Amino acid sequence: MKLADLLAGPVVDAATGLLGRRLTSTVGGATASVILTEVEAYAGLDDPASHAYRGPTKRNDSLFGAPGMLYVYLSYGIHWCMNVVIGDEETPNAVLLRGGEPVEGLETMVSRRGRADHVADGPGKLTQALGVTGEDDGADLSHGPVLLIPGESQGTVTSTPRIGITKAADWPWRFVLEGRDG
DNA sequence: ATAGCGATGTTCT
DNA sequence: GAACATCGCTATA
Repeated sequence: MKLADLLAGPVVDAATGLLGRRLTSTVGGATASVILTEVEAYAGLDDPASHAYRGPTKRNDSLFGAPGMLYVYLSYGIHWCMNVVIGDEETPNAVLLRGGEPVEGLETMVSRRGRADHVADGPGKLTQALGVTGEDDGADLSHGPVLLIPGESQGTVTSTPRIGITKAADWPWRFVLEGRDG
């Protein structure tokens, strides 16, 4: 399925379809890429765990934007986390990017992370490795500096409950590429 | 390998 | 004032 159609469609389809795709960052002039290996779906107004569940706020403004935008927020006051906005302005759905496998610019990512292991295997780690911050909130993933590369997804997808949430925690909306969840 | 826990500050009630 | 879509350190195995 084409990337644009995927981003405009149902959020679970988008989440599974994003797995195995390449995400490239040119933030700060250095190029760094990962293959997405772990994501979670958040179904906006229908999902108690979604940041958009209670309607628009200052923070979640990007969720009410066009598909393919970035929604970046600060988690626990410390870590940036990035989502791909799914669906049109009336459906504030999103796919949280929770992890990736480095495939380009490993040195850049290791430098940003300050360590050579666990470079991008977590939502906060992924944004740090790619240099993504609140500055990128609302950016368009089809025009960079953070790019979602068109192409077909790949690999076998496994679903598990979502992690680190208290509301609707049992929904099996965390998706990982088989054998590459950590 | 897994488990417990403190740090940290923004957002929302 | 409470909650929070996390991380890295430490201890134990």
